[in-house]
Amino acid sequence: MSVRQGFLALLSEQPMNGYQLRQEFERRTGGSWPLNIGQAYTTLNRLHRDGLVGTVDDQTPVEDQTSVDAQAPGSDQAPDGEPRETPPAGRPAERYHLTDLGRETAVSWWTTPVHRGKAERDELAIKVALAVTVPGVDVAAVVREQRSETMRALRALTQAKRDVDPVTDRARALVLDAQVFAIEAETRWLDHVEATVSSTPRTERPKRNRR
Amino acid sequence: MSVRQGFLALLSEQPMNGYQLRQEFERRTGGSWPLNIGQAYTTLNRLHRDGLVGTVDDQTPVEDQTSVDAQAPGSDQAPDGEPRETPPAGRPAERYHLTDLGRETAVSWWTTPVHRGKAERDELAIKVALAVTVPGVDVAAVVREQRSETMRALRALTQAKRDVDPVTDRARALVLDAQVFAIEAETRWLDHVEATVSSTPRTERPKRNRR
DNA sequence: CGACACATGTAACACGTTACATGATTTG
DNA sequence: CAAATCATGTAACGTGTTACATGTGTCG
Repeated sequence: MSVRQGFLALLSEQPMNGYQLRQEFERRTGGSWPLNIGQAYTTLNRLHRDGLVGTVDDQTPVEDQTSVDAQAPGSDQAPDGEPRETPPAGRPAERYHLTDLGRETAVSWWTTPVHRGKAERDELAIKVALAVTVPGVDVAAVVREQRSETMRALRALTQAKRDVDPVTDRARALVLDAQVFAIEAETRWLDHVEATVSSTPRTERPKRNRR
Repeated sequence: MSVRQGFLALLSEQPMNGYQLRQEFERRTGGSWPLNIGQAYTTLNRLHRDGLVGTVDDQTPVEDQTSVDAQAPGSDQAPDGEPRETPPAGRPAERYHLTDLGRETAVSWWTTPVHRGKAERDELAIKVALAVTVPGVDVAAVVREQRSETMRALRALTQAKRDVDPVTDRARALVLDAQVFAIEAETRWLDHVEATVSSTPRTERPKRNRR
């Protein structure tokens, strides 16, 4: 979902082509989200299909917004009425711009908070939670291994932060900070797990699966 | 990926059917990862396809099985020790068990740490990072909205923690703790962002005009 | 010339989500 | 009887990942 929204945000600044979108996306997120070039175009196609972006040779000019929904969101491979044939003389860059609907969507992204509290599918948490309930798993070892990995990540982050000028590249700096904060929290949680586990040896699971 | 690994972990404890797997998965992760019943079976099919799990009527074992199917043919599930309190309802349950390969995979999950540092695709971080670079976005407002959502989530969590006995349901308690730690980190980061943004008004992006 | 940046795309796949369809058995 | 629980699955779709195929323009 974030790539989609991110593209809309970038395009709200100025029209771009797929290549640039991918570049900007990676640059501003500090390389923390490497984006395969293929996906840039896939995402653009889907945005186009859904009527959120347009190119210069979209003959359905987006003047009237109510007519745009003629394009019902369908299967992935939208056969799209006109597969724009290659423009003459080489391959000039496509230029995608937001439609009215796209601009609306972008704005509403800014005003709607990211939903926390649901679907916090943190693989580490799941893993440890299962580890403490499945007999025969050395929870302490799992935590130990994870801790060294976490510290390794923290070192890499502080290293990366050194190469960023927080004034000219504030976005990248903030993303790195977010990761640092998250890793610190993870460390604290690992401490907490360790303390919990060492104090009370193991949860006695109710034997037999109840019906 | 986590559902897959989680199922392997659960099956390393004892053979189960899809229904039970889903139940146990949700129970032990504290309901923080609601799992649609359909996916339990989809995942099981994929595990089966990849040779990580098997059912009783798998005659075509994966390669050389080195005896593991030490399957007492007559007595299906050791009914002797089992106090079958309630006779099974509905269709006779399939019973999935780990193959050797599956057991291997499960074990290697415990010993391999969750990879941090790459692909920290945190939607919130991306969003804020883009917000500070795209002109016309009220970053402070975005942060403000997010903060109230975050606090709402924290309240919900503390409420949920009240209903959990950390002794009998340690896994659930740990998952909730992880979420609390993560949310606290998020709050701290939001503070940090607010401070950064208010001190230096806005990054002046290089008005790069690529062709 | 050959490497590299620019530029566009397709195909196949993995995982997760939602909705739907089916059926047996226990219990109110 | 009806509803809840137990139990199994399929279909369609969205997003993201990886790999591949193609072509131009520039610069050392």
